[in-house]
Amino acid sequence: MPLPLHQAKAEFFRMLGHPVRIRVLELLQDGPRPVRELLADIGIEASSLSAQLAVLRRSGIVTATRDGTTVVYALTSDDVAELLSVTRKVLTGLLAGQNELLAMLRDEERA
Amino acid sequence: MPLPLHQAKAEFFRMLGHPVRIRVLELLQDGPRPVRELLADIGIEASSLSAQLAVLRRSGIVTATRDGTTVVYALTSDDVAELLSVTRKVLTGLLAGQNELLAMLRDEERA
DNA sequence: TGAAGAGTTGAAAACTTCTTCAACTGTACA
DNA sequence: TGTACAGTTGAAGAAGTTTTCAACTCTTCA
Repeated sequence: MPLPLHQAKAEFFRMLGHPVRIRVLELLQDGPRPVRELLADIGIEASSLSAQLAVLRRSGIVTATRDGTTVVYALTSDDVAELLSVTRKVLTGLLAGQNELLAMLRDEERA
Repeated sequence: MPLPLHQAKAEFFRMLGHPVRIRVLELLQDGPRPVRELLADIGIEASSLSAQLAVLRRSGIVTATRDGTTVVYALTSDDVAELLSVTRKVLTGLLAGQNELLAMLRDEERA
């Protein structure tokens, strides 16, 4: 029941709440990657990606290490894969539920 | 690699990104609850709770059913418990990592 | 040393989210 | 019918987030 713990959980989810950050975490599941590659895969402004990477770094979910002029990012925990997998499962259920509603609306229309 | 899917995942996490909403989901894990009880447990303004419940409803992760003058909320999916459980695991790792840094700072101080 | 490339950061503007307060809807019960 | 209670909603202001652009740091290599 401690409020600060709910606060921490909420911050964690907010940290995940951006399409580019999700994309980065998914790419890092296959192993560490230099910024250059993330940039090529995602295709947004470098400074915008940098800002999102900074959010991930601050949370501790990824680490950045410099190797010459390139910076390599990596996940700090293997559990991230599991988190994304469970998320897919829950999301599948939610979207299925929404499509059911859509189908019901369609049926009303036909009546 | 579809962008709209990352968008959907990000929206899902943003939906979870509020302490009151996390609290509500945790309370609903033990079964459906009337607003009155949620209100008593959480202890915020009724209108503020209502706004957060509306966010959860809109996402489809909970349902609201009216029974007389009371409205009862329930989870739509059992998988939410698993999601929260994996989150606890990842968060445990992150916070442990931060405490390690804290410990290192303390050690530097002593040197 | 200095020029070039990789990545990061700061500031301003656009956008989103949260809280509060007042007004509203729906149900029960006298 | 009308009063009271439970819960929701809308609007306005405050606070936080994201994007863009320019400027900056760090490393390499001539």
